[in-house]
Amino acid sequence: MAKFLTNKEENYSQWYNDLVTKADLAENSAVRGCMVIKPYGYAIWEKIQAELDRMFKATGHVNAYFPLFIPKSFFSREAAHVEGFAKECAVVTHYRLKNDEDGKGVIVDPAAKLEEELIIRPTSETIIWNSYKNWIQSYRDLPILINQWANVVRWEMRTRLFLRTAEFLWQEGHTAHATREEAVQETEKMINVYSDFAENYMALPVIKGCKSENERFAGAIDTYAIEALMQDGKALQAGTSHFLGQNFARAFDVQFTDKTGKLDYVWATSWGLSTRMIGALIMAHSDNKGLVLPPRLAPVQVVIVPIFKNAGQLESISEVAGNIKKELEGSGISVKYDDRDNNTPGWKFADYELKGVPVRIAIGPRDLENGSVEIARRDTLTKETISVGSVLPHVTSLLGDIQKNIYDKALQFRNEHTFYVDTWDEFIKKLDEPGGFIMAHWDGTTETEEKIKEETKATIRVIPFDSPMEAGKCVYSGKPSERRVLFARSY
RNA sequence: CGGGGUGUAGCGCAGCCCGGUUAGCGCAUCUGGUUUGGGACCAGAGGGUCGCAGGUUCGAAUCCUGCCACCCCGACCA
Repeated sequence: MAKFLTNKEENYSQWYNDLVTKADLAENSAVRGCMVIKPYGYAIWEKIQAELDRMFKATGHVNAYFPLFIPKSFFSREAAHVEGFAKECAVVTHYRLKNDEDGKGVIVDPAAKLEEELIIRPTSETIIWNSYKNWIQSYRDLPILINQWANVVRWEMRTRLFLRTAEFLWQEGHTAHATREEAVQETEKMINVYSDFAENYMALPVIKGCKSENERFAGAIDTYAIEALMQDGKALQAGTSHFLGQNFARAFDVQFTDKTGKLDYVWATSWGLSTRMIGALIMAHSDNKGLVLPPRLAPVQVVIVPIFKNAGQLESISEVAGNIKKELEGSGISVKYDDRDNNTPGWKFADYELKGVPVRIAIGPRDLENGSVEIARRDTLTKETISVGSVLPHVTSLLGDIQKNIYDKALQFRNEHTFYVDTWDEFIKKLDEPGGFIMAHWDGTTETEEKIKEETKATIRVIPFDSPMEAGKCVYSGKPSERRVLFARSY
């Protein structure tokens, strides 16, 4: 397993620090568990945003923005929803401060108490459906296919950078439909968009499936999720798509007149994907030298490092490098030319490996003479020398190779860590060593699910869509089961 | 909120058990020079209320008491 995952190795803090830190301002508990996303980490998020946004628009969605504050009364309209989130909400009770009378700083002005508290959104279903009420009268107003890029706050007891922070960035889609079928279709469509994104952009193989009742989103009829396996054998929920039925329409009284003139409640879906994905990239692909970014999400795809002894040499190299940069950029490849003279080439090599830049080109005096460049790939750490003229076709195909290779590696890892078990003994053994995904029969009861969780900390991640029907016996209770489900310890 | 651990320079740490020079090391920073094909080297410099408050003592980073913060493990969860 990569060193960084142990969290204690000397390099860990150094390179992780390039991406993110715990909030520097965390002098007190108010911002405990929040993160500052540093420029390089944010650049990765911007790539994720750009690709997802493109995919959302291609499937007919538009962006909008709703308020951060949700009146408490909105929040409590849907019973299951409030129960699911109540324990982790930040609540605004006042709107003003004043100078403390003893002259030491400021205090909350008791006169500025809000009549109704405001909840800082942990998710936006309630405030959005409160708006939809006014937007929808007829079937002609449907469907509404809206996405929002936003921050949300969930007051977690324990946080972990990127994977679980008190405040995180995400996108949340909220759609409204005239029929159940259409809403179900939307739910499926979006989980497919997510798995497409995970596999083709993040190079992260995922299992698509349905959550058990126990793990379902608070207020949903059905929750679909994609689950990925991290290098430490734990599962990570990478995206969710919920079929909300008419629950929120009922809670907010959103009815429409259908073609036959009959009144009915609107059907809803919601779906989300967060900055946790950056954590997924780190946990799934990194090695001992640092981050390994899939080319399609790398802020810098190619870095050019000159090797020079004096200004004259640098000038000649810069000319060659400049041409290569222009040529690659002309083909839509992002290139950084690092001609700083305050670090040695060796230092730069190590630094860009730490940052996960997929391709590195080194040009030195030797290359000038031979009309060549040295080209290195991050995923395999191998190097070769090619002619200047062949850089563009070479790099183009190399980026494709790397993207595929990172995915294949992750897939192979997952295959080697997926176990079909039929006995409780085996279940426990495989879960502990080596850990990973366990495909096992389950009797379908919440009771069994919870007992398994209690005894092993493993939960049902999903009931995979492609898990075939096959008669079997529950691995825990021995009662009959009709298909295998995916168990794992998770983040 | 329970169990464990840690607070010493921007970062990482040693020193504490057994109190006693001017609190030290690595990285980073700054200056000058030599370097540059895998994290360069030499010389010099700057940077500290030793988490906070009290106590013991001639003397406290070190011992005692209280408090605070952070980390790890649980309960909670995307």
